Amino acid sequence: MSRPVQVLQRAMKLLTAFDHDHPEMGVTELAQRLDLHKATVHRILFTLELEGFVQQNPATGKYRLGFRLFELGALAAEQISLRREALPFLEKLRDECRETVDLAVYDNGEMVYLEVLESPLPIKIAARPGRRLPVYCTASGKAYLAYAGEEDLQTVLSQEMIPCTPNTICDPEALQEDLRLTRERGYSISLEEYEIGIKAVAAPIINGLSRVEAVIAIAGPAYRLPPERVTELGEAVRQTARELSRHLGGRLTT
Amino acid sequence: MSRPVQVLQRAMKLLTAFDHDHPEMGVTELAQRLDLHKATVHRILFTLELEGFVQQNPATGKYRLGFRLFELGALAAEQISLRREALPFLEKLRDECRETVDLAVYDNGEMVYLEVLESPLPIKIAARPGRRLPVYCTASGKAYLAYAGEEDLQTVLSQEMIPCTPNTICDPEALQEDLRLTRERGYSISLEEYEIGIKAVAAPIINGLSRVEAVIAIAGPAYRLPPERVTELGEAVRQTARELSRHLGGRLTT
DNA sequence: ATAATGGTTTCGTATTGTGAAATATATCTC
DNA sequence: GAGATATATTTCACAATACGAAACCATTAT
Repeated sequence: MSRPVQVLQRAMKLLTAFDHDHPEMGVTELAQRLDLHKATVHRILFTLELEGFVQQNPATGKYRLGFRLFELGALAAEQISLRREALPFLEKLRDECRETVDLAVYDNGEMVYLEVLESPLPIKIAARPGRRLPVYCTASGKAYLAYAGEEDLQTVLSQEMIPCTPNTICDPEALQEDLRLTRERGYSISLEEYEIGIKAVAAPIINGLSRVEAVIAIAGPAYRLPPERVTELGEAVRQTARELSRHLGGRLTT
Repeated sequence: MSRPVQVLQRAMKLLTAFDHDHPEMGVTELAQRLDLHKATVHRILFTLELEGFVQQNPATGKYRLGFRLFELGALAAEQISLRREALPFLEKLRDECRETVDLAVYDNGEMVYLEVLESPLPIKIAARPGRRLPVYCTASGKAYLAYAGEEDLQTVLSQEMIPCTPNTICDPEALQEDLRLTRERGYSISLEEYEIGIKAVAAPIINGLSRVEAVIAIAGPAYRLPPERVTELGEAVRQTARELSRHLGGRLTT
């Protein structure tokens, strides 16, 4: 097997070092995070900037992701056929329940939002495509785990589950029981486990090979979601996920 | 000045070779487009794939943009503060006029959609963030040119304007006159110049340094936009662009 | 005024990326 | 089914590049 291009890997790791907690970083900070020499980091940034992949804030000297990545990301998003096919289902669900609806996939131990349709109400759960969230304490993550392969499940259970709120389920056995209940009712529930004030329900999209392709979730402010409303939304998201699964069942998507 | 990293530039040009007309390409095709050796292209693709920047379709052997670019693009989009600040204005305008509304910027001789809010009506103009469109025959482009610097204007006028429809204005003097009328009424008009069946109006967002930061456009199917409706929408987009310009005027955005 | 910190540049050289050539795989034609 | 064609993948000698140590520059803090 051929050897990967070292400086290319370094550059990609550099780009991936930016996240929404660190949208801007300087040469020295990036060098420290990536364990690279400042001269190397500077040379990579200089080249990325020439092609518009990063841009330097002249006032601070720090760098951020550039316009070319916005464009490539938009093109990459267009090609996620699951997103495209799911959109009408998400729109219908959002219009019916008037809460924030999202589509997420599992990736490297976390859930990543592929699409978010926010509630039309003034008070709503804000989320963004591309954002990552933990698996063990979110409705999306639990809907995934309940139907995931044993390997993904053991990966999560073998790692320390850090409490996000006092309601976070951190005991592996309690989580397994929660996942059993999820399978029983066909949708997961997160009651202020990931963030105080937010409740959510989610259901899996199963593809033609009986694998969890993605999950659909509904999230809302806790005060607007008494138990009977949670049940209603759970049934709605289960129904939508089932319809989308059926819609996708005839063909596999990437 | 330091010398850019050659293989990094090559990799970025490779990624930028993908567009919505060419979402998937193989090693040989990319080598031809980029004038690089197949072994070089293969090595770059192999490395990009390791980090998730591209993925190979096992069925066809061709490559497409990968999930990491989707994520980076989403993060890059989040940081375009103009997009964020403009969104409420775009939403209000779209809800009022019930046609597709978009925000675009000028980049390298073309307009690029930053944000698109599609009409809620069943028949609507579909557009996508990240897409590019010509300057001389779109409402967005003409709104930009009317207020752009002389350099951008001469760049466009000195290049051949290829007709997109029988209505495309290709004569430099006729275009200049059209731009004069645009400045006079405060918004541009494109009557099926870019695509048969589509009419659009657009107005510039002027920042605190009196430069055109972006443009807002409204686009709709021609049959739904008789002349008096075009005038209404023109006034509406002009008003929204002015409000946004004022909103942004106190601070420069990147 | 000096020190500390972060960004930028230089340049000798070790390491890497290159591409010519070969091999492997898949598809097409007869 | 054999041979031809096209594309993808791999190998390896070596030329060219990327590297990082050191120095320099600019800004901020003391």
